[in-house]
Amino acid sequence: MVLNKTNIYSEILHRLNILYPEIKSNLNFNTPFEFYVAIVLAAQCTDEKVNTVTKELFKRIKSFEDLDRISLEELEEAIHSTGFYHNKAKSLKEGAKYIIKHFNSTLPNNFNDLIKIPGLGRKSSYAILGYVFNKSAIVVDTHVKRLAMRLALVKKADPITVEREISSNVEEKNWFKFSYMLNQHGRTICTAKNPKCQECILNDICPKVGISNNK
DNA sequence: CTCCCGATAT
DNA sequence: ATATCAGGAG
Repeated sequence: MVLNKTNIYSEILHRLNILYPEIKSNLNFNTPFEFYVAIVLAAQCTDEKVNTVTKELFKRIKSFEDLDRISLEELEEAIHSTGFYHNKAKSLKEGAKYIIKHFNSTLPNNFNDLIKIPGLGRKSSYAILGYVFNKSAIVVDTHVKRLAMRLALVKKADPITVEREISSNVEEKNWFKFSYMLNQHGRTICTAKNPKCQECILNDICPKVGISNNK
């Protein structure tokens, strides 16, 4: 099937909506604080692994003040299995300090403030906006980036390019849903390695069917 | 562009 | 044993 630019976005939106009708984070959390911790740990780590770590961690730390108080060593040990634990522990403690000092111990609900917090980049900031505050956000992680490339929505594998392309071709009310669905599809069907093109609902409109194994 | 790091699949 | 996965900072 050959589609013009507007139609490929609308086809993706409609077809993936059948598979992923509900937006539900793969990270377990009950409060904005918990999501903040989880999203920092989720950098370069699977959500499943993060969940096993936070299950125990959230019994011990329940606020930015708790995070500020816990010793670096204790925190590093608790999050060790998520990888990059020196960086993440440092980010969490510096981030907590920053939020206490500049945002009255409350996670901000706008991008410009979130991105200033140490340890939060674009992906994490937008994830907080979408999952915690139900605001419009385009969360470009490695899955979304990969699918945008395979579906030829972008020529450059750069997150900001992907954000721009989605924002100018999808209605704002669907931004978060669109990036969410690409993410879910990337985890399950359009995987980095050995994508399941045969069972893919988009295989007739995907330029990379059958020839993709990475990139 | 390099560094940071463990877990899992092969 | 080794390749692959998964973001942010400097």
